[in-house]
Amino acid sequence: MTTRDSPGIQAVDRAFDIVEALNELDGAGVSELARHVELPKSTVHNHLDTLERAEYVVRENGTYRTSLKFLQISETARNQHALYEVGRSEVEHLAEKTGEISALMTEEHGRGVFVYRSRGSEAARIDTCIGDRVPIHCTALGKAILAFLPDDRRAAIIDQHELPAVNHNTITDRGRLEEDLETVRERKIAYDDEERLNGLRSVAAPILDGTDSVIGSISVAGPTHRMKGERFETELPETVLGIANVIELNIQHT
Amino acid sequence: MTTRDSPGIQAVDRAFDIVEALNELDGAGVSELARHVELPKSTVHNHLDTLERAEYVVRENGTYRTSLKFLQISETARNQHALYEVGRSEVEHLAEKTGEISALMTEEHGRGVFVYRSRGSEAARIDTCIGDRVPIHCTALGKAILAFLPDDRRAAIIDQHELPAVNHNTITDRGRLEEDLETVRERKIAYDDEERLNGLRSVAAPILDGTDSVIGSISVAGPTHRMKGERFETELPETVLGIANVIELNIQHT
DNA sequence: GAACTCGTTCGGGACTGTAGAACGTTACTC
DNA sequence: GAGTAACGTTCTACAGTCCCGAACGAGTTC
Repeated sequence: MTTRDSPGIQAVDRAFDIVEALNELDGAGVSELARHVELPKSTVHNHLDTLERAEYVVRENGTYRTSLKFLQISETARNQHALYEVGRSEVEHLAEKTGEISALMTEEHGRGVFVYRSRGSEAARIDTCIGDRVPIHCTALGKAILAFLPDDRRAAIIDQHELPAVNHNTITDRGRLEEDLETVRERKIAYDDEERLNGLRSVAAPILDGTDSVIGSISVAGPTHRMKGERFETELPETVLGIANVIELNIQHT
Repeated sequence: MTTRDSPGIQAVDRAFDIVEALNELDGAGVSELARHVELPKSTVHNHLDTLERAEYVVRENGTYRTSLKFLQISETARNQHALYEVGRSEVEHLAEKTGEISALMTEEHGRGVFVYRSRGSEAARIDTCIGDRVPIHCTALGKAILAFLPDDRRAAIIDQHELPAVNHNTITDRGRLEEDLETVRERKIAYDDEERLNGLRSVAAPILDGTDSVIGSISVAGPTHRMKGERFETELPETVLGIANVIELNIQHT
């Protein structure tokens, strides 16, 4: 559910509200939807009709659900990202090599978006999904990006989203976050010590393009009991950094 | 680009036209977009503003592009499909086992949609992408679905889309197609003999749910010179059929 | 510095999306 | 099997809003 403060085109906002509701409800009928988005049945019906004609929604024996046309849109959108194009295979490589979960993140509207993910043989089962949008300050991936954004941009993002506590270890103090980001800039490595999920630690590195601006980040994540000591402090960071460099090089040659 | 014949909600149709154009153009500015969708700049601007606020569009130094929020939508939409949930790993399995390309298809609005795809070690490079929507009569995957749809449904689809020639081998005659589908029903196997792409042959099997209605299909595809003789006639069909059965069983136990 | 672009803002008028009531069906309940 | 409730859908009229053209400020290019 998107929170919209100032008004845009009403009909468009409503259409997307309906799409999102449809997704949340795992498909629904007109009346159920109407209750959920708090609009008259007829209005919802009208929207569903247009969405169905445009093939963004499918009607199956009386209930509506979002169609896979969104898959088409998102695939072409994602393929346009250099980060995904060259990073994808490296994420798989990293997951295989470490046996853990590896992921790719980029920033949109001040939040971290999981662009891709791959699971190694030992990978923890609980994790977020591709496409998920999370507060950017509570993951290694997010902090790797945040640290290398222009100062004004970073400030704007923190101003807008603030630093909500996602977990007991989440950094909620602006000063402490800046300190942390300073060391991220020095080492080109960011850590997440159970700042988003209990029992999950991760290591991430930023990915910079030819002009030294961040386009995303890459990480390895695993259960705390495996992510410690030498492995957590030096081994994994070196591996991640190496792969980040490979991606950076490949991006400049395309 | 979607062709819309009868009018729905104008603003919604236009919003999606803009999203699609944005995707086609790989990101664009207001003026360029306005020219492309043939609308006044101010109208396009108004839409982009709304879409940006709703986070479906991202503005980056003066140009707009579709955001990865579509990825979030499409991932949850896809995860709702039983076909994808249980079929995904089997497609990977099939691709690995045969060394070729394996794919999953479902039907929406009378067209075939590629839901997932995996490439084996020998896999042909040229292929369609996940999310692509193709005429349903010109692929093995599509014919496997078509053959097992209820008669009225199949007739409606063919009436609506007709049988355009996609390639020199495409079946364009209704009678011939029905004959073909009859043998598909008998064997539970559909073939594509370069009916969509030159040099590409494939074998597909339908996937039925507990009530014997088709929810999709699975295939193996490869270059004609490898897809022939015993392998094409019996070996691959048996493998595909076996895996289709595994998927069907798993679907009924969830 | 003129003459192009570009993105953006603004306001009034035409149109259209909205909402509520009403219809026909289906699915329950008693 | 009548009665009731919920469903999806259709219709109409009015209020509201989306749309467009014109105008503005900011960059570029010649």
